[in-house]
Amino acid sequence: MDIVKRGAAALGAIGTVQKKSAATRERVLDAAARIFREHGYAATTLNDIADAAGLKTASLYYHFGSKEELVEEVLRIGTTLVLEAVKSRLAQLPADASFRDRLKVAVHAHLDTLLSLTDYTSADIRIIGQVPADVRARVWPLREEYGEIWQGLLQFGKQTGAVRTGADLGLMRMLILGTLNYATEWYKPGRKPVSAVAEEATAMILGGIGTAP
Amino acid sequence: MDIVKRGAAALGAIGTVQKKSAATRERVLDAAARIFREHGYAATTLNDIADAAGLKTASLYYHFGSKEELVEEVLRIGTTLVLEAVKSRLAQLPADASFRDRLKVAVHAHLDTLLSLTDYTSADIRIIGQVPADVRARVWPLREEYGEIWQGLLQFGKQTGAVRTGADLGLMRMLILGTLNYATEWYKPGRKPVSAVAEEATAMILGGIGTAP
DNA sequence: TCCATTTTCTAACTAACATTAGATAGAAAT
DNA sequence: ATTTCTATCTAATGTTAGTTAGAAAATGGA
Repeated sequence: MDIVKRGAAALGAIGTVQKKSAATRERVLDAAARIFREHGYAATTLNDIADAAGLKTASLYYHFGSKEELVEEVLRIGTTLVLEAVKSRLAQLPADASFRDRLKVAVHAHLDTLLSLTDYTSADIRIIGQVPADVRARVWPLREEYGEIWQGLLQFGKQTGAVRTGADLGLMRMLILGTLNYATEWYKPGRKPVSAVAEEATAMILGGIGTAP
Repeated sequence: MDIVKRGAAALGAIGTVQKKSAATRERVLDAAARIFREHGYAATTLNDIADAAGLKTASLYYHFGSKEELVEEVLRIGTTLVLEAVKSRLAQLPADASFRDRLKVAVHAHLDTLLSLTDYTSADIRIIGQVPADVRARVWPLREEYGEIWQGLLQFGKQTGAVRTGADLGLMRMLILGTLNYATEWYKPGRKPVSAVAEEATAMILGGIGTAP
């Protein structure tokens, strides 16, 4: 399985032997994630997706009830992938890991997922603002769950004195996630490795860009 | 003129007496900026815009040659407004102003423009990734011009020793602008003033969220 | 007030798009 | 080999969206 296109299969692989419909469904989701990510929801036609998946448009309806159902699934996979990545990387740290180490790991996991491992998460972040409102409402709880991981991390930082006082943690969280998420708009593979971006982002988040005043 | 909807008029006001077509054109652009910002380019129909501007759809063609021409104008106005705001606020500083003060002013001007003064700039930032490629290519030079202001600011910071060494200024710039720009996705007026967001963003950019290690 | 110009409207067009229904082909089970 | 089920296709539908052309209404100047 192609690591760059981790997505549907990573979440729901039945085993080595896969039903034909599951394989096709995965192909469709992969194509959808990529094209939604590039062109947005509204400008992506079902024919674009079908072509990329090697089907005719109407065949998509065997696997998904509607365009909305398809995009909702892409969004769920996208959020789930980054949530699992960050959570699992954090869980691998020793129990006495510092806030700085935890933040570093979370930033790396987030950006790895977003910028190199999968189209789903970047599709999620790029199009969530423009999918139909009912779709967005349905996937919102999952996104909030992901936000809670970061909120918990910042809370830990505050309790251990590693995060400066006086700041609104909610606002801080939004700024941090914004810093990371906007990378989907400008990052181009090839010029710099994701790890370099993650390093610089971590440094900026933790210590800013300035020298001591 | 409504300050919240600064846009076309702010850039091209002829004087107190305005031709009818200029007034209508402005109404159309204002409506377009708002709706493109909310719904994206592809999901916004010309009928949505016409309704909001108080015209019938086909009348838009008297003022703009196409949907593409209309969105291109919105993008230009959006970028121009934030560019002028940041540049003019920086120009008002004393010649010996510190890097910290300059950065603070630039962040405030950027976020003021983006989050409260006009729909155009936030429309620009939210939809630039999804407009037709030829439109994006045509407005790209103007966006680069805006980026150069920030690059110059960071260069100044580096030269004066106010920006830590060893970092790639281009990457730093993208992360900073990303932090600011993503606020269009999450900021909701009413909960917190823009100035509070700008203060926190400035603090994070300059000194990070951490306490001294 | 009249007339030329400007601005908007109506009517129509074409292509595109999401979706449906039934037919067909492929795959699996017996 | 046959039957049943699964998966995809073809053909069609209805709606919508961007656009065009000409008619009608509004505006402004003399």
